[in-house]
Amino acid sequence: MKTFFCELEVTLEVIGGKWKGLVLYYLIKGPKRTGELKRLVHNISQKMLIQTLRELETDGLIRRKMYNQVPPKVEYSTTELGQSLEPILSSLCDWGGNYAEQSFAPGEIEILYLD
Amino acid sequence: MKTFFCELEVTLEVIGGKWKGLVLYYLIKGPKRTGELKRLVHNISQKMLIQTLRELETDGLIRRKMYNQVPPKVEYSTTELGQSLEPILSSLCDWGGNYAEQSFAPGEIEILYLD
DNA sequence: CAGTATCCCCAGAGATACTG
DNA sequence: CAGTATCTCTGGGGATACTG
Repeated sequence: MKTFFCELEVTLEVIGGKWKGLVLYYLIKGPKRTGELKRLVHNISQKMLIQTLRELETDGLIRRKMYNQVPPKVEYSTTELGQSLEPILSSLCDWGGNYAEQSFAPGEIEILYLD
Repeated sequence: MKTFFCELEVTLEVIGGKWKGLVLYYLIKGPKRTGELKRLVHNISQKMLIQTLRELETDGLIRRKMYNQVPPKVEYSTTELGQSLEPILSSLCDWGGNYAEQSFAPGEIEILYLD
């Protein structure tokens, strides 16, 4: 039996870590192919991308749709459960935007949007 | 100059990682002494607790108040900036609670509340 | 009690090459 | 294009001992 010491720990178990939040962030905006995600989630390696996707899929947050064709095509999308994180991730973004304005002088920080 | 590729990355830079969210979670409920935090944030080591507190302080999310007495007494509390994460952490908890109900059979998981 | 200083380890993550 | 398989390695993090 798995033991947690508050609900936040449960959440962090599912979307914590270095990449899960970011992958979800882009998938929540709409279905993406593997290559697109690789481009969007900057600096993620092939290995970590696939690994992250597998874990999110196992935990029921995303869905993997495979097209039987050559060359292969795979599309990832959020489940309802995954999509239910949209308001939270949205808030986290807003907070980060504010923080960037408040706590950095112009020129100390830049944000490059990829999508 | 630090470069980010979306606002979420900024947020994760500040409250990402293994412990920051949990430490904030408890501090948002009210000021705490070092020892209390050590007890509440289950399994955190002395080293990681102090390190986490220092980083949160540096980033302006918490405040450290030291009482000049023997034995030493130190109290940590949130700044306004830190407190502004309250609704988000709250949402993350709710989400985790729901997830625990939906995705685990009774007996597969337990949540022990420490405060 | 709060905090520092070390030593040490291993899982998470990077890099590269390969396959269907 | 999507994914697997290895190999490697770093630094996040754990354990312990010590100080004011």
